[in-house]
Parts: sequence; C-alpha cells; structure tokens
Amino acid sequence: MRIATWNVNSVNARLPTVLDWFSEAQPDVACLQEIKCVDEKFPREAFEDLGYNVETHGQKTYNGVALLSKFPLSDVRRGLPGDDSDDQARYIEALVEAPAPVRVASIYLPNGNPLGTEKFDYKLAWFERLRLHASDLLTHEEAVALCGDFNVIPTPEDAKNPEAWVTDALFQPESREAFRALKWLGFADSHELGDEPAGTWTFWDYQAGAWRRDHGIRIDFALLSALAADRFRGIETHRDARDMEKPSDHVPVVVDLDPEPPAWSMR
DNA sequence: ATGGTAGACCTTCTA
Repeated sequence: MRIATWNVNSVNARLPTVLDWFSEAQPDVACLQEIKCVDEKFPREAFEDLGYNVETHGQKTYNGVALLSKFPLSDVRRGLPGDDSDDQARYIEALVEAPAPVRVASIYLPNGNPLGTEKFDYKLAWFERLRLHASDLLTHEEAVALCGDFNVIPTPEDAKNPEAWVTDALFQPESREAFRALKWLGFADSHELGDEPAGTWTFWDYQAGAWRRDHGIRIDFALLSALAADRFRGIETHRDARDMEKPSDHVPVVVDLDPEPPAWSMR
C-alpha cells in the first residue's frame, strides 16, 4: 500500500501538475495539506476520475486538508479534538479499509511564526492536543500513519543551514520537544526506517533562491505506529516535484507498506 | 544584504 503526503499550497492553483503527479506516482492513499479552499471548491471530480474516494476538511483562503484513497474510507474525523473553539482546518483522519487496514491522518500543524505571539502559543497547544489524540489512537492497536506538514525541524541534520532557523518557530526547542514527545509515544519516522541520504529535504522557500541554492528543510513526515512500521517497505521523497511548472514549496513524501499485517499481530 | 516569492483576495494576511 502506497501512502503519500504533500502540502500542495492551493490545490486549485496547481491542479494540472498535481494530477500529473498522481497519474505518475499512483499512490493508493494521499494526504494533502494547504488545499486553501472550502469543501465545495475542492476539485473532487478530477480525483474521483482517477479512482479516488475523496474526504476533505476545507477552509477559505488558509489551511484545509484532504484524504484521498483508492480503498474505501470510513470513520472520518474532521478537526483535531480538544478545543471546540479552534476553527482552523488542519486535521482529517479516516480508516483506510484495505485488506490490512490503516488509520491515516492528514496533518497541517501550525507554523507558529513569529515568536512571542499567540501564533507560537497556538502551535504548542495544537501539538499537545495532537499528542493526546495520538496517544488515544495507539490504545486501539491499529496500524496508524500520521502524515503531513509538521512545521518542525526536529534536528540540525534536518536543515541545510540550521543556523538560519534559530529564530524561527520551526526550530525552537519547544517545537522540537513537542515533536519528540509525540514520537516517543510510539511512532517511527519513516525517514529513519528508510535509506534516503542525509540532505533529503521536503521544503524549499519560494524566496531568496532557496531552491536554486538547495536551502531546504525536512518538515513533512509519515509517522508510523508499531503495526504500520513493521510493514514498512520503503520511502521516496519526490524532489523532482519542486521543479514542476508552478511548483508547491513542498514535495511529496511517499511511503510503501506491506499490504499484509505482520504475523505477530495475528497471534 | 533583514531582502526575496507565492496564493487568496480587498488590501493585507499567511507562509
């Protein structure tokens, strides 16, 4: 089973290139972030024509996440639990009804810039809500894949120029601690399971020639619970997508899982 | 060098 995650930075602004990528990469499941449209404006039919079931949690202008799957989707949850006053569309989760099911979440974690504002407080509070919800998911002993733009640079090795990010919300000790706390609940970072080299970035800013100078960071992840991690077969970061016409500033990360559940889980 | 670009959209916010 092939699961992709991609922050597309407006699905409608670059629909032709996104559809081209889907036709080529053929993911079974895709998590999109920053669709930047309400549910009614999502190009649902274009993806249905490629064979996908479509679930969205949209928002006007900002944010918005989607789940696409060639397998049926059930038990769809829109919005991260824990704060009824939070109206930002940053979380959608569903059970992918494959022969070996996987619960998949598409996550767009708050950016948190600039420091010293309520935006950074919101980021940390959102991270804590995600940790609590993820902890709850793990009690169900399902294969879980938390996929998306986590807006955190976990270690200096996850940036070409870490010193350029020391005053940025993505590289603050509090952000990195929150990411570790989430991971240490019992998730494997697919990148660490795979064999991609150091310097595998997932984001390059549009500004200051970041792409030309390869000033990238790794902030898009697929975190796998034990039952999913044991099915890990490979990971591929689609760097070439940054060179498409009208590219997103993020590229897709694609993870392949064994379609069968691990034998130990059946005992 | 404190810039630069991109997207949605009402003049500015978010990233």
